[in-house]
Formats: sequence, structure tokens, C-alpha cells
Amino acid sequence: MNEPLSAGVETLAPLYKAVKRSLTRSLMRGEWRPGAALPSEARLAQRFDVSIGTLRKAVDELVAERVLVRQQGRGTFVATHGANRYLFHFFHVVPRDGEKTLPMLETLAFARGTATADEARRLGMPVGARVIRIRNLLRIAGDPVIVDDIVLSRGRFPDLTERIFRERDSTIYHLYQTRYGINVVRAVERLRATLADRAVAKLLGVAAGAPLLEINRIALTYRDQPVEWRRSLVDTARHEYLSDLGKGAETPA
Amino acid sequence: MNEPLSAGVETLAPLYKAVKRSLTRSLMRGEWRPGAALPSEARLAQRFDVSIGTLRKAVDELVAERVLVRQQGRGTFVATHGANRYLFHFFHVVPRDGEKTLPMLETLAFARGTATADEARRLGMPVGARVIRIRNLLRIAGDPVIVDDIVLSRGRFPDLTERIFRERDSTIYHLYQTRYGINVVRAVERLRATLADRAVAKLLGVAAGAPLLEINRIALTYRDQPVEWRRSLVDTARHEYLSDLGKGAETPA
DNA sequence: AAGTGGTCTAGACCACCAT
DNA sequence: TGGTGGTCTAGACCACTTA
Repeated sequence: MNEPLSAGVETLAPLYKAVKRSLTRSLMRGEWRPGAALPSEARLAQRFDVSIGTLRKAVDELVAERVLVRQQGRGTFVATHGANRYLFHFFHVVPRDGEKTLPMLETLAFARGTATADEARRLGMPVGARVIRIRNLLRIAGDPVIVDDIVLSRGRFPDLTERIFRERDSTIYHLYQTRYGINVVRAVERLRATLADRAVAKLLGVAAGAPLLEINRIALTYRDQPVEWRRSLVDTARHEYLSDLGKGAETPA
Repeated sequence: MNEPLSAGVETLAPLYKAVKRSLTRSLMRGEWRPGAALPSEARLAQRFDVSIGTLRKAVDELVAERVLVRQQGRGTFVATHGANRYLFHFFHVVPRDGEKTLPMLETLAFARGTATADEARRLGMPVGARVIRIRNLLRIAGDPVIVDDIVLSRGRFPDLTERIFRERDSTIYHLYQTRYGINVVRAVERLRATLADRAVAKLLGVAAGAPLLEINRIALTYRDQPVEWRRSLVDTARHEYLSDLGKGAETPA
């Protein structure tokens, strides 16, 4: 496993970038499972034959991207997709007054089909590729607020069945991560305003033609490979989409 | 100017945090003007009596927050509000097909008044405080796309007149920065869907009752002090709000 | 007590920019 | 050529966790 850093096609100029790349490759290979501890920084530095400072700089960036999690005194771990990570980084709908909470998810439909031109483009597959389409209703504090339509490539999720999807015990991304080894690392969302059609209006308990917030999300894994396309329709009568910008990282003070 | 780091009310545990705090204080005081170069890292390290590594770690965070800008071989500078920074970090409306471009701004109204309860809460002022209200129409590639309603405290912008506002030669935040020494560093946006009223519909060239994306933005300066409240109404027929999430920093590869 | 990450230091060398 | 930031190193010490 001691692959020399100069092995890759081309070594990135700064050494710590090469180390980061090598770490990412190991993560993609699944060398360390989600939730598992990496070797200590001292050991990793040895393995890559770099100083601890350089190793730390590589890990720093992966921590900033939330791929790894450091815990002082315990170790460095592969980030897992649980309720917390979902709430903090992948779910931006908040009550207009009150605290953000985890939505309850009810699966309304699960169907197989072939990719439309739109779906193919967004997921980087050929038109006609085999896909799965899932519709969910999300309730916040009991109220129906969001209708989600998810599209997945059957190539990436070969044996995914409605039963497996329904009977997962945590978030959807946790299912992707644990069962399919697909680690959602980033998401790009495009928002617009639209009007509720009759079916969605009924689900959300609003009038047909009510204004809804439409979120088109592409979820990405390592190297920005698209994994999931999700269209969310949100009733923003009592909820909002929160976008906090201009912060590089946490940096509280 | 050699204020000891232990001077502040309480010194933050890590040394580099104290250095960062001290740098921020200097920026708030205007010790270095926007666009000006800071002393070299070696000199700053001397001044704070810390190692270069520690000094760099403090500057790293301010660079990540886009308060400072490093240029190899030239120096470290106080970030200025120009077209680029605005486009990249404070303007998220993009054409659905095509490149993001700088909008053209037309000022429709400029009026003085006193703060409503809503305005007072959002800007952290007492109800009835004196405010300025400005309405602008933004065109992208010639088409009217956004109506902006801006609310400012007259306390922060004492001598701001319609003429000064109209005759500025760059972005609005550049005006705040250069004329009032107020550096917008961060923004929090809350989005919802709404319907166009008659006045806005006419401005945007859509039907009354057309769906619009409503963006409520609070612009903040150092220490998260609110500076500006802006409500934008966006016609998302041919444009979208882009939200890129999950990246800690740039980290291209 | 042993092992982990977090901070801090001091110094070398490189890449880039101005002159 | 001299000054700037960018990278890399080696090592000391601290804070925290676990056993």
C-alpha cells in the first residue's frame, strides 16, 4: 500500500497536494471505511515520507471539505452521513421562526425507467440509461413542507429496491455511503420560484398555483462525479432556504 | 501601535486566534486602507512577537474569510469591493444558460424614513431609528430581472444622498467601503417563493401574480454587525440562484 | 501512562514580483 | 537583486481521550 507519491499520472506541484490526492485515492478505494479511524498523523507522514506539517496541511483541506473529521485525543475519521451532517451541510430549509429540525420522510413512489435527455445531462450518463425515480414527502414538525423527486443511475445503485430504500435506518446519503460505498461530498443547488401543480399542491396542503421554491440539487462524490439529482418543491409559507455566505470556514470569532 | 496581545479583555486560548483578533481590530480601526498592503509577514510576526508560522495561520483565516488577499511576490492586501468580489461572493443570480455577468443597476427611488419593527429587528436598531430606503432595478444582459429594496441606517451612513448613491463609480459595497469605512464581509440570505405584485410585475415585465424568488439578505461587517438589509425579487424564468455547498474553501483538485 | 491531534517555533529553500 | 508570500522540515510542548 506504500505507493510512492510520484506514482500518479502527474504529481501536483506542491507536495501536500500530492499527499491529499493520495489520501483521496485511498478513500475512493475504501481503504478506510466510513466512521473508521485513519492511521495517526505521525504514521501517515511516515508512510508518505513527508513531514507531519505537510501531512497535516493535506488533512486540513480534507477536513475543510468535510471528508475527514478530526477529534483531538482520539484520531482522524472518515466522515459519516448521519443526521447531524445532513442537517448542517445538506439541508437548508429552516422554519421562519424556530429551530432547524430533521424532517420526517415518507416515500410516495419508487419506479424504474430510462433517462430523459435532461436526466442524462445532469447525471452525466447517456440518454436512455437505466434510472430509478423516487418521490418523497418531507414533514417538518408534522407539517408537509417539501416534495422531493430523486433520480439515480441504476448503474451506481445496482440492487437498490424500494424495500431497501424504505427500510434504511438513517439518512439517504448514509444508505448510499454504507451500502454502495458512494460518499456524497458536495452538492450544487440551483433555486427558482415556481407554481404548485395540482398533485403537489394536494400533497403540501396548499392551493394549486401557490408559489413554491424549486431546488434542483446535484449531489457529487469525490472528483465531482455526479451521484444524484434531486428536485425539491418547498412550501415557503412558514419555512425558508438559508444560505450563509462569505465564510471561508467556521472561524467563530 | 505595538499593543501587546495580552491586552484585550480576554486573550483567546490559541495564540494565532489572538493575533487574528488583533489584526481584525487594526482593520476595523482602518489602520490599513482597503486595497493597501499590510506589512510583510516577517514584520507582522515581529510586531506581535510570534513566529511566522503562527502569524501565517492567523492571516490564513482572514484570507479564507476574504477579508485579506495574498499575492505571492507582492504582499498581503486588504480586500476591496470591486466587480469581481461582488460577482463571486455576493451575487448568486446566474442565467440558466450562459455565463454570470455583472448586472446593470438603475435607481428608481431614494427616500428617508424611520425604521419599522421589522427593519429595526433585522438591522439591530431601535424602532423608529432613522433609515434610508432605496429601490433599484437590475438588468442582466439588458433584461430586467431583479428588483432590489435596500434599507440602511442613517446612523451608519450619515451624509448619504441620492446624488452620492447614484454617482458612485463602482459597486454599492465599494461605496460603503470607501466613503463610510464600512467593510461588508459576509452576508446571510433567506430565500422563499412569492408572487409578483402589480408594481414589481410591471418593472420586471411579467404578469401580476407570476412566481418570483424573494431573497432577504443581511449584509454584515466585522464581528457580524449588520449593515444593510436588502430584499431582492427575482424573475427566475431565465435565471437561477446558485448555491454551491460542501466546499470548505476553494481547493480545486 | 500512552497515544492522539493542536499549537508554536526556527529555519531553509523556492516561486514570484518589482526594480 | 532584494523583498514578498508559499512550501517543507524537525522538533518541542500542550490538551485531550482512553484505558
